[in-house]
Amino acid sequence: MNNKKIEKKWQNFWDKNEIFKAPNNSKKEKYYVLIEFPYPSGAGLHVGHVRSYSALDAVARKKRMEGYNVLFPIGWDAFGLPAEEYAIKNQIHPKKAVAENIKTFKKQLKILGLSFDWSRELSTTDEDYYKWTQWQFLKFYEHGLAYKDKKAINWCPSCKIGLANEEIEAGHCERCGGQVTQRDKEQWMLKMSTYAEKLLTGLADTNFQEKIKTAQINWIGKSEGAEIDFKIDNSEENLTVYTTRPDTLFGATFMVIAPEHPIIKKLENRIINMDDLEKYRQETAKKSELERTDLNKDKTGIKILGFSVINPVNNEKLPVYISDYVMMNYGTGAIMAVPAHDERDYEFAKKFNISIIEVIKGGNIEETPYTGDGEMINSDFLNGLTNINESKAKMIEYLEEKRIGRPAIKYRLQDWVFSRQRFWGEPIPMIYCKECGWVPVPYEELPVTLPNVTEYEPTDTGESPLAKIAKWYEVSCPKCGIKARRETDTMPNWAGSSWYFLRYMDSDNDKEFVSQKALNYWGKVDWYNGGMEHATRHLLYARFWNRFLYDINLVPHKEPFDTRVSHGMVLGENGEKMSKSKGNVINPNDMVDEFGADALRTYEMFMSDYEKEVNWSMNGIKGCKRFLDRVSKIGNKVIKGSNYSKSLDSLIHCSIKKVTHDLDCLKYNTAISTLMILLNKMEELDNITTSDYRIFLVLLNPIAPHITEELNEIYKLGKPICQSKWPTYDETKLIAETYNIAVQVNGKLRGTITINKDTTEKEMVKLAMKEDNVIKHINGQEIIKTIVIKGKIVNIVIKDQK
RNA sequence: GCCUGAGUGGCGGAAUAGGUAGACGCACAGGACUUAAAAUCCUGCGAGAUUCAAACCUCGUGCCGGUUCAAUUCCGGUCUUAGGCACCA
Repeated sequence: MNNKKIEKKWQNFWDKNEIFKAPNNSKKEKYYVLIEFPYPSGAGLHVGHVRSYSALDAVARKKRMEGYNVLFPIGWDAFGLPAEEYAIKNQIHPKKAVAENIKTFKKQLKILGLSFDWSRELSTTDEDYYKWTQWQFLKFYEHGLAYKDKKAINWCPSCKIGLANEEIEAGHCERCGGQVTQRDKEQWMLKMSTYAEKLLTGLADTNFQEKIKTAQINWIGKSEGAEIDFKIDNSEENLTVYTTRPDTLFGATFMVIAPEHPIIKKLENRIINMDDLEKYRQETAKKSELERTDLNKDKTGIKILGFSVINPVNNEKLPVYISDYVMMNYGTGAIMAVPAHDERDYEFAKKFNISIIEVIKGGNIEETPYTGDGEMINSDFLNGLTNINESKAKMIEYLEEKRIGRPAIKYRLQDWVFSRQRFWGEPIPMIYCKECGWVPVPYEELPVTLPNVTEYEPTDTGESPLAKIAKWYEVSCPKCGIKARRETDTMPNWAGSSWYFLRYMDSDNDKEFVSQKALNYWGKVDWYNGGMEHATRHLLYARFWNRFLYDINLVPHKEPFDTRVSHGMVLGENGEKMSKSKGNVINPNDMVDEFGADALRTYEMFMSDYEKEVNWSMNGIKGCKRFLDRVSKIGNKVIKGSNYSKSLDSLIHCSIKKVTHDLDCLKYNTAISTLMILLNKMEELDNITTSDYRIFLVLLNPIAPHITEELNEIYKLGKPICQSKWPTYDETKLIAETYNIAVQVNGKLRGTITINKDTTEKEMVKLAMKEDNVIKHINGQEIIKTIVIKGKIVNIVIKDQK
């Protein structure tokens, strides 16, 4: 039988016997394995998908054999811009395009023999799915965490869409790579910033990889310092600054506020150069994020003529400037500038000829700012202190006592911009009424579905295409009944993926988003795999979403995911990212056709360290095919036998231990090499027993499930492997009867000796001394000591060293 | 600039409670089978010195130094590289 037939046969067997179905009412212990559900693009499945899916499939299969009730679900993250763009280009409804793509993807996944529980399949674009996404949005609204606000947001002019901070990479749109600009827009926002501390401390409850944790910690960006109030001269108004170095307050010689700071409007009639300030503000707004944050550009700014502020510790009058190096969206949008000890302030002070006061000894402030530690000077009650923590604490104590300042903690993490001006997303279930303001769509009226239209083009006005469909947006107010208007923005594509792992637990439920019973049984995701690019996007959003649900008692765990691993990318053979234009795309279908699904899976597990980026190699997959062919070939050496062959016994026990361990910590490459070693040994023998062969096939099964089942059946080795138990090993058999150890003289290898299981240390040394080469190197010199490491080496130390 | 990782043959990569560096696979070379090729099988394969050949010897895990009987593994320094953050106050 050829590969294709064998694969099809076993895929049907698994299906028919519902081997991978995970019942919700099982008495078994649960295990939840999750892959990031794919976006069903028109390009079809990528060999990169195959890598991570095969890996977690192996975990799922092994866990099942170990007796767990394993949930390994699959679905589709099908909202989003590419589907919409495809629809515009080809003039078909995104719904239709998505359905077609899903069909293709599904077919591709099926031929790989992945052990998904297809009965739980879902798509974020299904009405009975996004009904609950909308339902949860209303929960956010109900608890005051969703609000609409007009503010400057990131805007991608080429995608014609507002972006969340997480969707920007160094000033460029994450999707299209175009430069992001600022635009004042009314947007729905989710108050993620209030969850900064919870998201930070929650990381301790997870087993994420260090690099993922670090990425999130950096993104949340916690800093500790103080807020200090500066009085505005001849006014009751204050300007509050945030600083991490309150102890340098005596060195403050000016203040800088963001060009957008509201105090400017407030004191408009006192300001003489309002026109100049307004002009500067407009120029700043026009700048792209990239230009504004360019570190190399010269400092610019304008002095405000009309008011100044008073340094609360010494009553000095300080000038106030506006400059784009101060951001409105961080801290208080105002800083106290201490040019002697801050590079940016120093540069600004030099340019605008502002005085510089040294308050920390140690540098030469005539030449450069000094940012190191040192003794406090020119600072009244802080003088003489050398410990930063001490001087900070003393200053904060002083500020609090005088009620002009307080300790403060700031986070870089901002609220989540949640509106998108596009057609293909979940409609935000809100209605605007002139009398009642924003009114949520009543729960019983969900879902708010997308209309059937023919135009999905985005508009330049920054409105969603839905804003053109009066029939859809004209509704009556649920509260007072007068004519009102539906929100025409839709949710970002991150919405549906923020909770899909919960829906999998109970995907057919039409009464609740997921039942408490299912939540309590399945609990956290035990093992979650996805791309590194989601470390500060999807993974952060999903944690935030889940934590909110936890806080309102809808889910039982603070953190949704336990272990998170990320796979490395699979590049083309030339080391470049696979792309049609470069002609280096490897299509998984072609690989299955040519080598079979098992060989493809084996190669992708064997190709490299799982987390590392790796180049595709056609020779590599050939090698794995060769390996599987050899596995089939040794079948004709099988003789009946209920024990392992004597010469394989110890190696088999070692292999069980090693493969079990390696599959538990994603070391697939070494698991496979262990099996290759075992196979090489089996090939040397004239006969192998049915037990030898069976154990080999069982160990290989999670990686190459079809061929192993087939061989198991052909040689009548036992019941189907998928219905069998994972093997255990005997600790006492790990050491072979006889084995080799190394002999060293002064730590250098000089020979090996063969010993057996119960050779004593004394005998080992004796044997070692008999070796010709060892005798030669001892050369009659005095032996100081001998070191014996059990099972590894004998080292003879002689005096000879210089 | 700050925070994480990672540097081992021609290539992908093994081996870290310190203990035979290069497992396993690929590529390559030689041989067997074949009219021939493919496939398959066997042998070799870090660098260098020596030798008819081998044993044996020296060097070798980014670089410099340290601890140790013994260091890819531990410590100090340094370089390169990938990723995250960044006029963040």
